[in-house]
Amino acid sequence: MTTSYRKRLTANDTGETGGHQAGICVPRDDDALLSFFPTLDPAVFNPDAWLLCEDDSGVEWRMRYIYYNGRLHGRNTRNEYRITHMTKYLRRWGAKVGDSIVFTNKSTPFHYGIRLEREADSMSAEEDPLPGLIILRGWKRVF
DNA sequence: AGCCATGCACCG
DNA sequence: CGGTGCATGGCT
Repeated sequence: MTTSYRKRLTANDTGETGGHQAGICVPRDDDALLSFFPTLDPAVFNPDAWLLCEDDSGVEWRMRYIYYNGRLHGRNTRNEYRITHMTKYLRRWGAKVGDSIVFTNKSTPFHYGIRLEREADSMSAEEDPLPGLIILRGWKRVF
């Protein structure tokens, strides 16, 4: 039983805006999506976990899944999940704005399959057969 | 909520 | 010293 989630890449995600690639944002208001990724303890300040993501060519990339939660600890205003360490992978596959990165969970915890969907391909899957399954702007579950 | 941006540390 | 990522602030 596998599940996949897709995130459409923005200019900031690909580094085109000149940002230092702090990572893509993971919406925190979707329980299914949060349980899809490892649990990060809110009681811990800025907890993180390493994801082992295997791409289509069998190469495994380590990505950092982190919960910036300083707001919960009175340290700052942050309260959001992020996935960082994607720059090498994105460059390897020449990711562009509009392309999507797809995470598919494996049977082993912390292990995921990743795939880059070109804009043209993801477009066809853009019309959703089941309304209500769209997760916010960037993220969406795929079947 | 989500995307854009940056000062600094670290490391090759 | 340039690239990368951390942690955070800012803007919409």
